[in-house]
Amino acid sequence: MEPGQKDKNLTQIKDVLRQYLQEKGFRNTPERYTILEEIYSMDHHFNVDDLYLIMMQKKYHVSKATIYNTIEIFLDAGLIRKHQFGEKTLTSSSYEKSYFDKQHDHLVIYKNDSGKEIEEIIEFCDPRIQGIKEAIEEAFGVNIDSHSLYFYGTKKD
Amino acid sequence: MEPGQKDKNLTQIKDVLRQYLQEKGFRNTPERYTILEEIYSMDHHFNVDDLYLIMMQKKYHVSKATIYNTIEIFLDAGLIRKHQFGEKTLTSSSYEKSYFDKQHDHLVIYKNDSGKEIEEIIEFCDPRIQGIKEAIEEAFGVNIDSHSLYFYGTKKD
DNA sequence: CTACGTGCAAAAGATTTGCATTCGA
DNA sequence: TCGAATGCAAATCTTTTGCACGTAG
Repeated sequence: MEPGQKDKNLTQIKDVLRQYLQEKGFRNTPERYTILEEIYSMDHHFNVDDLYLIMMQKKYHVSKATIYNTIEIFLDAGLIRKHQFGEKTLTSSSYEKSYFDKQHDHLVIYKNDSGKEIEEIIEFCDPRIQGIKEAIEEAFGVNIDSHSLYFYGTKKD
Repeated sequence: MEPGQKDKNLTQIKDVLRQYLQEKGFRNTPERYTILEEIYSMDHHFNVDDLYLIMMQKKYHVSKATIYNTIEIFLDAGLIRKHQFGEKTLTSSSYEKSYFDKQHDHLVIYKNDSGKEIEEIIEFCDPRIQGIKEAIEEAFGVNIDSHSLYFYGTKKD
């Protein structure tokens, strides 16, 4: 990425939010922009508690209720995606920024075959999923807005 | 299905449980067989509360703690599968019997595009997912034990 | 007999809600 | 100004845990 690209992206993504809020008639609160900025400065998946703690550390005071609130808006705006990693154990929802990324799916690698401890999460993109999607739309007469695909496994050896 | 097939299946699935419990050194409690029987008599997805209520109605007294406990065993034994339908709203985990079924995936149809109310869940099976799975195993050096694929959309028109 | 499994109730963890206060338009 | 957003705490909901008791092996 070129120098200064991050700032440019940030400006752009804030404009996307601004436009969305305007369309919906929602308010431009500073919290919404601060949370957006924080999310787009992260390179990993996060959950609400992660985000809350990070913002506390940086002395941005935002309540969890507001974070949940804001996340719902961002989901609807398509600015983030939601995930439920952790197939067998109960885990909180994870999120990730989505605006500049192409849609991708996830390979969840467990530490062992108990399926309870996650070692790593790898992102991938396989175009064949599009073919399946179109077949399903055709077969059932639906419009598919999104999909989620997870593979669960362990390291070979 | 031929007459009497259901009873035959039930006998068979109980044997699978019996063998699993024996291998693991777990006990043959009546609760485990009763819950298994109940699950395998259902044709739909269910959550813990559904199952609890159904069993209460039938006067089989089983505590929720035991149901959660038992479900974990059944998951490990491969007798049931777990799902998290409801992409945007928080929902309890759903389960379904899995022993006689081939692995299948799900199309979640929403009532509208808010993504909060589920109208219907359709099962499907597309062999192309196997190709993707093998490509991922190859590419990342992993053994994939399972996958989950959901499409989310709305009825066309 | 002697753990293991169960039932019950309490606890834990994530998310939602109610309400008083703040603040953007 | 004034209704929408926020912060805080309490409530809710699902799942887990602790402990006393029952029972399979």
